[in-house]
This record gives sequence, structure tokens and C-alpha cells, in this order.
Amino acid sequence: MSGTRTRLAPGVRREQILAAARDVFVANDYANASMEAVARRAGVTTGLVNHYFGTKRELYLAVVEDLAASLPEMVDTNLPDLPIEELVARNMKRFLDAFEDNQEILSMLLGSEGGLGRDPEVARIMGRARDGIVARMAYNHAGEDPSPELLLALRVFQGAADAAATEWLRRGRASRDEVERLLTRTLLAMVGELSKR
Amino acid sequence: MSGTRTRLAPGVRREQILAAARDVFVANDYANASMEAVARRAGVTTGLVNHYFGTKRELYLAVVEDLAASLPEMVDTNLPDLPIEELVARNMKRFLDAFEDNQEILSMLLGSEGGLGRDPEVARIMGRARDGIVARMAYNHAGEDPSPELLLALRVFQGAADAAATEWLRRGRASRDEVERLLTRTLLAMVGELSKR
DNA sequence: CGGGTTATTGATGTTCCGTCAATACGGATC
DNA sequence: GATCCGTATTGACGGAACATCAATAACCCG
Repeated sequence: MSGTRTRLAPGVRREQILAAARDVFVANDYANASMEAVARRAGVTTGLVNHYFGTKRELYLAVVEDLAASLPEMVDTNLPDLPIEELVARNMKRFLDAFEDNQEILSMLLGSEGGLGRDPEVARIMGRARDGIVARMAYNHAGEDPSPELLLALRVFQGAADAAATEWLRRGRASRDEVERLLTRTLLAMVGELSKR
Repeated sequence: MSGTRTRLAPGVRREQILAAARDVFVANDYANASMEAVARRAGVTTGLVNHYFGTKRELYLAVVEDLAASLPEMVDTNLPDLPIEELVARNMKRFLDAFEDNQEILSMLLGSEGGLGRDPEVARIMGRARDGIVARMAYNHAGEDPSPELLLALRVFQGAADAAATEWLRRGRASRDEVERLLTRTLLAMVGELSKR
């Protein structure tokens, strides 16, 4: 296997490396994720990784962007018209399912909020991803243009959801039912107050 | 200044280095905070920094622990007995004042949640700090032993507060007043529902 | 089947962290 | 105030990891 090369189309090779990098960055944190580990897993040299992605930070950004893009559909909340309580209840289930199913990925993304260390580029990427989720939630809730207040409330609610998921999944201090009840009440209170205006 | 040494009591020197490290880690993120920068600012050699704190990660943990310990008093909410609405209103002001005054420190600590990259030790330290804040809030709210449900609600509320502060201070998408109103309503809803049981 | 394009390599330079024996500062002792 | 000893401090070194670059060889094309 040494001395023989396999030459691929740039797009294919790039995708290979990106996939390898995704695995490595999800498994280890930034500092402990070595370029050589990525290269080995992709079956190439470190030089090639740098050739395609430039620096380690840029590779990391590519991974975060890739995963973040898939985030809004993870918590897809495309539902038919229903009474608000029912709508929120179903959305909440999907939300928590997504947390439960993609713990590692989400913990990497959320952990990377300040992530690589409050990198502005990472912040920008994650901000857009969160906006994507908020937009989907808002769309279901109010068909037309959502108000800025609603968007803010939904974004803040996400912070609550993250904290709740942490207590539930990482620290084991709350059951899924408790978390679900608490978050449902909270969300209803937040958007409910809003429409009284 | 070169060739001449100044020999200090270990405690004093250790404190010097820790202070220097605090500055460096608050100003730069983990990857860009060099041991040499810490050493230079403390007026010593990198060898000595390692001598006192072992590795860079351990130095970082010492800084985080130091700052995290000061966190609960930052948002100290020791207030006289007041009607619940008034109590929450005042606590919220202090909370937001703390955010406004200590942006850099808080952004480092919150960014370090997964921070150095989901380091379990960092998570433990930050968990304790958050528990400290929750305990203070709960103490004001209910003099006797607070229920687990209240603690969970307060912890989750912190997540909402963090998100709100981010939208307000880092992204400039909301005014302080908006955030204050939203968070106040949210907190009241969360703990209000709780007592109906 | 040869020739050229370029994907890929491997060696090399650089930076930074961590270690360790050697050193010299400062209090103790007389 | 001179000397001695414990240890705080240094400076040099080894190693790990990222990044660069000229050299190489695999694949496509005529």
C-alpha cells in the first residue's frame, strides 16, 4: 500500500477528507484532533489535507459548516395546521428526539459555540444555523412574516432547550418527561405573552 | 534585567503567574494563548510556568476555576423579602448588569463550556459554578430547601439568559429592555407554574 | 503508446509545549 | 557580615504538530 498512489477527482477526494475530518472532530475536541489522524483515516497524507483545506482551522470551519447546515432539518418541524398547544407539543418531541439521536454531533456544535475559542467565523456559522431553526419554527407558528419579537423569543428559547438537554443527557439530572414538560410550558409562555399585544 | 533572578515565595509567584494567565486567556482563545505570552507577562520563563502549573491545559483549568468561583457573586442576588415580581425584577437587573460589566470574562467562561473542547474537567467546573448561581437564586426565592424542580427550572433559565445576552451584547439584535422584559416574563412563567402544585 | 496536466507525496522548516540538569538567589546560621 | 544550604529559577534541549514546497507519478487525451 506504500509507494502506490491513487489519484482521484478533486471533488471526490475532498469529500473523502471532509468525511474523515467530521469523524475525527466529532470524536475528539479541536486540540486533540490531529491532522495526521484525519489524513490516516482518509488514507492520504497530511500534505494533501492541507492542500485541499489550507489550515487546520479552515478544515474545522468546513466541518462545522457542513454539520451546521444539516442542523435545521434535524429538528425539522414541518407540520400541518394544528391548535397551538398540539403544535408546540409535537415540535417539542421532535426537538428532543433530535437531541437524543445526535448527541455527539450536537455536543460538538454547541460546544463549539465559542468552540475553537470564540472564533468569530464559528460564531457566524452557528448563528446562521440557529437562525435557520428559528425560521422554521416561526414559519409553522405564523405563516406570514414573523415579528422580530417572535424571532428573539424563539432564539432565546433555544438557549433554554440547550441547557435542558445538557441537564438531561449529559448530567442526568432530569428525565426526558420533566424536560419536555418544562420546555413546553416555557415556550407556550414565551410566545403566548407575545400575541397579547 | 537579564541574568539577574528574583526569587519569590512560591505562593506569591504562583499568584503572579495565575493573574498573567487570566489576562492572556481572557484576551486570546485557548489555541492562540501561548505559554510564552503568559511567562513574558508574568516576567518569568516558560519553564517556571510549567513548574507551577504542569501543563497548559492545567493552567487553563486553574484560570477557569478561579474565574468560575467569582461568578456566583458577580450575579449575587442577596435581597430582602419582597413580593415575587419585585424580587425577580431586581434580580434580572443584576443579572444583566453582570453580563454588561464582565462581557469578556463571561464570554470566555461560557465559550469554554465546551470550551477547550468539551473537556470533562471544564464541564465539571462550569457545572459547579452554575449550580452556585442557581443555589443563590433559589435561596432568595424559597428560604427552605428548594425543590429539584425549581433548581432545574432555574438552571434552564440560565440557558435562556445566556442566549438572550448573546443576542443583546454580541449580535446586537435586541435592546437591553427587550431582553429584560422577555427574560422576566419567562422566569416568572417558569417558576410561577411550578408553585401551582 | 507517448506526453502533459496535476493530484499526491515525502522531506523539510517552523512553532510551541514540556522536561531537566545546572544555576544562583535569599534566608538561616554562626 | 561572611558562609552555607535549600530550592526557586533558568536556559537549553527533545519532541509533537502544523504548514510548505519541490519532486514525483498517476490518469486522461490525442
